[in-house]
Amino acid sequence: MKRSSQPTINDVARIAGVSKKTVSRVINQSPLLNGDTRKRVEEVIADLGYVPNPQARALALRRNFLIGLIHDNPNAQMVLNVQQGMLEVLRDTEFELIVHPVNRGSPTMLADIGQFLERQRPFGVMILPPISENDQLAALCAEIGVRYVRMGSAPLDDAPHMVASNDREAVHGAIAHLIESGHRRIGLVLGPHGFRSAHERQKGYEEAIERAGLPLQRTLIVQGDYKFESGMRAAEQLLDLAPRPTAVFASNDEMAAGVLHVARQRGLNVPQDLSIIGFDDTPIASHLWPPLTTVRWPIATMARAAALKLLSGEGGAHSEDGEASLFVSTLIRRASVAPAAG
Amino acid sequence: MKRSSQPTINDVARIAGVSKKTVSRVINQSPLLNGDTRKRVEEVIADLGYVPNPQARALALRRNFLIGLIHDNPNAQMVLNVQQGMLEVLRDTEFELIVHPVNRGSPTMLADIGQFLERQRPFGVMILPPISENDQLAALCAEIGVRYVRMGSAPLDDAPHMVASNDREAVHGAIAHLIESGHRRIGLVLGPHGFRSAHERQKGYEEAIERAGLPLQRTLIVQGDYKFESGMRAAEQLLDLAPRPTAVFASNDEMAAGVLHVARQRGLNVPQDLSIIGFDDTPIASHLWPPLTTVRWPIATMARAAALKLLSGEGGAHSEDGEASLFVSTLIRRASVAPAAG
DNA sequence: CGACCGTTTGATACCGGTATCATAAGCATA
DNA sequence: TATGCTTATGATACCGGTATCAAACGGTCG
Repeated sequence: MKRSSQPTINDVARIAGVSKKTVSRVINQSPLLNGDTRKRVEEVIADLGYVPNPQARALALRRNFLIGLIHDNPNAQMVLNVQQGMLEVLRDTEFELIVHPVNRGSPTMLADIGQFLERQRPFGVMILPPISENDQLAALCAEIGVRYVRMGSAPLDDAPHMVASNDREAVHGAIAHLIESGHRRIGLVLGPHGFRSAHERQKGYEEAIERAGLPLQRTLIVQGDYKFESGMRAAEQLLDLAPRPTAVFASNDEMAAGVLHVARQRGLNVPQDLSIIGFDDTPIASHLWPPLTTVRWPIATMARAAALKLLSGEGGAHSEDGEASLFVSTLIRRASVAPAAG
Repeated sequence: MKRSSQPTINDVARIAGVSKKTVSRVINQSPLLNGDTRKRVEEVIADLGYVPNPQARALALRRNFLIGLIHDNPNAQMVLNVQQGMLEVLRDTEFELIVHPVNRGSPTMLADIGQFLERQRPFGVMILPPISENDQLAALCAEIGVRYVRMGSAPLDDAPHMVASNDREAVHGAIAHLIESGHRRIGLVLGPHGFRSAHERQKGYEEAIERAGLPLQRTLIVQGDYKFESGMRAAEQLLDLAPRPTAVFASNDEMAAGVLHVARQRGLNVPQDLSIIGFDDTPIASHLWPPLTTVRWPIATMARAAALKLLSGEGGAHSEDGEASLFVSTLIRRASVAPAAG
């Protein structure tokens, strides 16, 4: 049975014998309404199965109820966790989430996003790393007048709009854990150049090494790009060194999986011959053999916080005040770390 | 510099010295327009940076330009691939994608979705497995009058609205591959009860076994639920059998990873002692050691097809005609299969 | 020259809500 | 009874687009 067309506020008004405005008052829970009238209108609404038209509402109110999610993120799990976290917050509101992935590296990327923002004029947008590090994008949001929140690995220079984790400290802790276990030659697989998260993780490594009084050896630090294959290439380079590192920290789980992969190929036992730590705590980390010690950052929690920040009006397009929300990542100890041999 | 408010069609009309309707004609590329007028209006539009308000448009046209994506899917990679595929199609249109994950098992799930559909009245929705198998949901879409497309493992009984893969044949092929490699005792880890995909994959297994003239042994078939841990439990059961199966087909990669995990724990070599095949070709499949032989189904392609089907008006809410779009899954041979020993 | 025709444009109503402001009703007070 | 105040409701305009239909215009033809 198809209802040929939805009832409108006019139908409700006519049937209930009141004006549109009164119905509007009922919908919006205006306090200055006679109880009887309200009840009568509510009955008619329930009767007809009336649902207000969000487009009309948006037009009249000169604002809409869309929250955008902009990302160029290759990590599916992370994107989905973010969506989940945001939707938990949006669920009981009238807001809807509209996703807008973009092509990293496309020369028209900013223009594309600009078009999206101009067209939809979303109430606010959430921007995921790595594109959240792009200051031009933030400027664009401000210019167009769309409130925004950036998720990242550090507060950048835009604290009012940041929801950030403390990658640096977390990595510091992870490396310290390796050092406590007796490791002295610890390889580092970097994230891609130009990524703040990669930078933060590197700093965490360097701080931990220095604080322990160990030498910072360039040969132990290898470039990667957050992808599995780059983890493999990095591992080949690291495991060719003599003496070999006894542990490797990879800047994300995927690369850590690549390192593990190569270690396997070479007949090394993990963790006896080589300890490995990753970052992100994606599902792959717990599914690998051995299960991967890694750093978990509270993505869903951060996403919820970001959504709340957007809705609460903090992080308005131009606000200069407000603090970054900071979240703590924690080391998840599994079976890929053992005391250093010898 | 924030533009305090966006120019409207009235501003354009006033400045260009024409009526609203003429501007509207320019926007909608109406053919019956004088070239000069068009040019003049276009200049003003460019000048002001005018962008039509989608809400007002939606209201006037009594339709909107939203495509919903409904899913209760735990597989992040798959959801993201679908989003990507759909957005490729939507990119050059005026449609926007709005995602609506739901909680599988929540008793209010259908009501939630109904509310979503009533409120937003999206132009169309795409429904992912496993919830795409829910006929009540399809009926709900039809009742509300929202066109829909269901993605699934078989055409179900709703061909006009289906975009389906051929899981049964694909699994048949995978098992045949094992049999050709000399395997005779092949374990099967089922997907969760009540899932069409699980059913189809089981049928594919059974057909292949029977066609090869092998006996169908109940003990070789173990229940799973598509999660890693259930793969582990299933593997424990299977590897306790005497004689042990020499190969296992798991109904998805995650469970295959669980099987591999347990095989490792027991000191079995994969693939020498045990061959394993998964299903889905998620990234984990290629990252495991050894890389997993698995079945790849063309998710992004299917998603594109589904989006086109929605936009093209096929699969209207009540259409009885139209064919299911069928897509071929293929076996990706990696290193987790070896000839049966002995 | 006037009737007729096709092309181009505009006046106005309308989509389904909300905001403004006026008005009606109820009641206390003078 | 008249006055003023509060509370409940409605008439109307408006948000920014599109649709309908009429009108203006220029040219052709009898």
